[in-house]
Amino acid sequence: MRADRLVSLVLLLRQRGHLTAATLARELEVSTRTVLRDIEALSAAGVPVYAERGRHGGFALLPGFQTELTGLNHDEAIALLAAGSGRGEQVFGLGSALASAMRKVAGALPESHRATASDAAQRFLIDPETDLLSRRLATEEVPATTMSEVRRAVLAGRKLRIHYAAADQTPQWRTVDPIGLVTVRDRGYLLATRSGTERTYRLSRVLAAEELPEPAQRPNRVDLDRIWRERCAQFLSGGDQITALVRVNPARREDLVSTALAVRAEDPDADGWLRLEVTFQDSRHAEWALWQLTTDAEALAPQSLRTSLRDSAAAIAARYGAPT
DNA sequence: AGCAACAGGATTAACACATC
DNA sequence: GATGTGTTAATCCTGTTGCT
Repeated sequence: MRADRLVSLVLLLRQRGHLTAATLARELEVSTRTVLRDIEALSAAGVPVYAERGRHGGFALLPGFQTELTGLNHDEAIALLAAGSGRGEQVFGLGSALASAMRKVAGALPESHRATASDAAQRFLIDPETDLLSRRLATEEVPATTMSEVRRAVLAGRKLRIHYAAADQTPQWRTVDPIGLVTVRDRGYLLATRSGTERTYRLSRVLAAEELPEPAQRPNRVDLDRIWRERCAQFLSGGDQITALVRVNPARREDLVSTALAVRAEDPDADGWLRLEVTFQDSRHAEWALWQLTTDAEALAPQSLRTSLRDSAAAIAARYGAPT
């Protein structure tokens, strides 16, 4: 534990140049006295750390002192920074370990690349809380060459030409201004603008991609998590989509979820069934999905959906009820 | 310009507590 | 008991500010 902290202390000083004992204590989550002891230990170990007393004082490393984190290339550093830039700090109680690791990764990069890598990392969002599609899908493969082209354009801030196959449409070439990349479980999305309009593209539907030399029109700083949440909310409330409150037999839950567009809430119901808030493409889609589940599901709301299902059932009963 | 008061920060010491 | 850490207090150093 202490050895880790000593390394973190050196890297903090290396990155930030000059820090007071109080600041170091806050960063390392120890008392200032412990920081002073650590400084003393580093000094005894030969690390050229020195103190400047008085106002504007603090601790610093002698210029030219270097630490090495070998075997880490630029792409690896970006990948690690991206992994640590999202909600990673909340995962498994490893917040301080992750923060320490991120300092080491950032510290390992050459001074000239550090800002670029940190800026690049904010263009990636890994496993946000919100998902566009809650249903489970098979892993979506994206050809390495396509992915590489998309990633390069996102990182370099250049326009991107993609051959995109939207659902039920003939694939078309489009030129977009990439903002960032988001992965959700097995799926990847490209957040971009096209002619100033916000767009979200499924990476698995990008058949080919080509980075263009022109710079993309995009803000210098982005909050990818916020943008993603906004687009999810927009998606879930848009078009002719309808959200139904459904009771379902747990044995058929996957069948329901696999046909739905999204599932927003899920709670156990009184008799062992599940109560789900499910979004469908439109009312016909909802009716079809619930029809497949026969008596293993019941739409509680909206009333129009219940009425449609009842009318369909009555029509079927009338058709087959009468003797031939 | 010179001086004193003040503020901010480092330094040192003593002691207590927790863990191994 | 050794080690690591936290708390408290006194002291020293240095830069800033205001006054003469």
